[in-house]
Amino acid sequence: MAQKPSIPKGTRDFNAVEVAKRSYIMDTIKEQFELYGFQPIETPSFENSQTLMGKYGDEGDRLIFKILNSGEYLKKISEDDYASRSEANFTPKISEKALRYDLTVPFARYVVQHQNEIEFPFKRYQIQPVWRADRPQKGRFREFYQCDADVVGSTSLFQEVEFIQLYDAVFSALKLESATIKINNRKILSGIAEVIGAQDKLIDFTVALDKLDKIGEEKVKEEMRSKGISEAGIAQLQPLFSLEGDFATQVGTLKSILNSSEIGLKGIEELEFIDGAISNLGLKTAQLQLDVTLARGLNYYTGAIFEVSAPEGVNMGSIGGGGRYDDLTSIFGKPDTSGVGISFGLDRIYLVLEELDLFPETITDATKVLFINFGEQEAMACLNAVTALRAENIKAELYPDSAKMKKQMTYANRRNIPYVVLVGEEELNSNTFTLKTMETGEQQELDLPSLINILR
RNA sequence: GUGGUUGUAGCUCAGUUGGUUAGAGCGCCUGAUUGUGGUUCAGGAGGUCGUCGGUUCGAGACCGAUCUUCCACCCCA
Repeated sequence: MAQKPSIPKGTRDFNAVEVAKRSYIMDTIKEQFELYGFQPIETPSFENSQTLMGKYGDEGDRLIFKILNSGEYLKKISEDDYASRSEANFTPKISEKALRYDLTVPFARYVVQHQNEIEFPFKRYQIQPVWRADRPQKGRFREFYQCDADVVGSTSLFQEVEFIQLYDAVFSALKLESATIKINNRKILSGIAEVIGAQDKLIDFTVALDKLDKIGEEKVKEEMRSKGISEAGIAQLQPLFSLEGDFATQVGTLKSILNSSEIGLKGIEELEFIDGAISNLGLKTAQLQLDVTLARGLNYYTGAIFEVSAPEGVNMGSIGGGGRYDDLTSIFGKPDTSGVGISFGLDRIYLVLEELDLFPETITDATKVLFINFGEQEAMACLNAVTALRAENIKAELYPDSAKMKKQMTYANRRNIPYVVLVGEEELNSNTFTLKTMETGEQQELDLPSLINILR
């Protein structure tokens, strides 16, 4: 065999069944998005590097796929630039475009660029692939789909409330019950950092805290020490490590820690509002859970932070995330525009539904009847019938070649086509159709109206 | 980017301390059956053992590099 062709690592081909299952998830999400009043937009696969670089932290920059310039780009590089061997310096000179890394930053760019055509508050959804130059592992790909819904131009906390309802609505529609929507607030994290005298180390602090349930209390403290957070500060965090109970109990503990922090108390107030509203409205199947250690997400979140974890027992990272960002559009020159949004990880939801066997059985809607081809004249008569069936919205096809009957029958069998129609010399003369039901093997001779009637 | 792991027929996998012509099941093709698939029977095709290099009289097996798979870390959906 010649050298086998292949696709880049972290990418996948999808067959017809996989496409059908993916469409099912996508259509479900889309339906709920629209039910909540979001309008679709799309943005290019690649953006100017400048738009993306520096928006996701150093780690993010590393994971952005850069596109090599066209033409004789090397001729424009100076000897000094070659000699410097510095990627930070060299890369921008040979690459001016990059594949999008998420949908939020391109959306911010879109909002700023089209601000005069947009009605605010602007509610948009976007379902498109994104690319990350990451090392693949379970549920982690280099090309994957995000399904985002965001609102910009409103600071109302009712948006947060509605997004929680939207998460609940989507997962309920997908029969993915008992999804846990974890919520936290960046202001609380800022408040805690302030209280322990580590305002300037907010990111290090939150990243360490985020690992609590994964690496445990001691290792978290260790990491905080190594990042230069004081022993006294860490001691003040002690109540956090044993935070338990329902929403109100946890909030009570937090209040006692944060009583000197204005911003922290503001965060608590926001949380209480959201929780109060959700309690009032109720959720169908999802659970809302306060998780103070939740710090995931990008540096641009300023208020609420959301993350949805897969149901217990399924080893999968988060299947959705989101939050409030007060300042995202200011990096593109439009200050004071608050936004909040959520994202669904299509590819991970797929894996979870697969693992829990939650896809509906009738997900593929394939051909219902295949006409066997006996020759030119017979095929012509078949095509007439096929056309009539299609006009009745019955999925029908004619085998294109007058191959051996065994071959044509095998073909129908393999494709799980439930009915086969035979039109040979005999049927041609009597203007009838022999309909065979594949499962039972039964056959009956019919005229066209009866055929349509049975197959409809 | 760091550490580990995987690769043998279309698929799932055997293959002994390195030793003739690399096997099985399933699938595929042909026929039994010229107007009947899914069952049965008979026969058949298909592999540069991921790739490149090395050690050896001899490599699917040992060593190195590289690609790929999966996993952990970093980070993240």
